[in-house]
Amino acid sequence: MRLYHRRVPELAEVEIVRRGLEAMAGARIERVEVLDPLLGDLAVSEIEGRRVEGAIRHGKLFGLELDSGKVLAFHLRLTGSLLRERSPRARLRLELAPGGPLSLVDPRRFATVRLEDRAGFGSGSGPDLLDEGLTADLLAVRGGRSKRAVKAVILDQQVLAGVGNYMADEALWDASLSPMRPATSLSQADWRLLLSSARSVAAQALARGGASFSDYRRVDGSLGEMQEAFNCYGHAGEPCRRCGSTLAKTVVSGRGTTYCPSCQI
DNA sequence: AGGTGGACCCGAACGC
DNA sequence: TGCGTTCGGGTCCACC
Repeated sequence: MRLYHRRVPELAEVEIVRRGLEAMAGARIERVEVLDPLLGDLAVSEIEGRRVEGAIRHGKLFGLELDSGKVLAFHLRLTGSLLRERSPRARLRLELAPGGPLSLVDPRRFATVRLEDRAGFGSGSGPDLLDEGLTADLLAVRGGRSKRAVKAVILDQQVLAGVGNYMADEALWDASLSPMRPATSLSQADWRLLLSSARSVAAQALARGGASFSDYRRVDGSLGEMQEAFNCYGHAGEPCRRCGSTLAKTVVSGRGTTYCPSCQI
């Protein structure tokens, strides 16, 4: 199996990686090679020899739980991917037994790796989108008091963890909500709809991404499964699949944003 | 508080 | 063809 993705990893892509890592529970980390100084100081001696107990995820952060009580936590940022192979381009390589090599490949070198306490894992961000304890009422309380654009609010990892640019655009499209709406203007019903839409996008991405995930695809290969399911992201200038109006592209809170000016209100 | 813009990177896409 | 330029994207940080 190849832990692989071609797009900026958001919640679903990270969850797929986590599932792949879960299979390594019970393996021992025999060796750690830090090949890129940009990764900073990693306490290699606290990792080598430890046994992997499981794999966890919170938002876009995921990690290997070690038997020492620590978590080897990864954030893939823009271009990071984990490959179950010994890649010559790796920034970091682990050798697991059993399991073999695991390489962090990351052309733009933004990904981060840290060793942290289990209790601290994910504590820097809000509830995960898929956390069962996250209700629409709670989301409304956490995000609904802000005058910021609702897209900026759902992208804010402190408010809600896991949503990235494509999920935000797709969820807002699905909920027929304008990305520019001040979060304060959303009703309870709007928040319920938005949370449900975001979860639906995540579920669909998991299903589609899971399908493309186990196969190797060329980087310049044709469309992946999830991309085919996008209703607005990447479709600026095309007709809206709901109302037929032309999808517009703009910038909201510094992020490229595609939406339907007619039916997202 | 929140927005804005720069920084971090480098592959890809684009322009000439 | 080949060179140069621009852009993007998650997050943080400095600055209004």
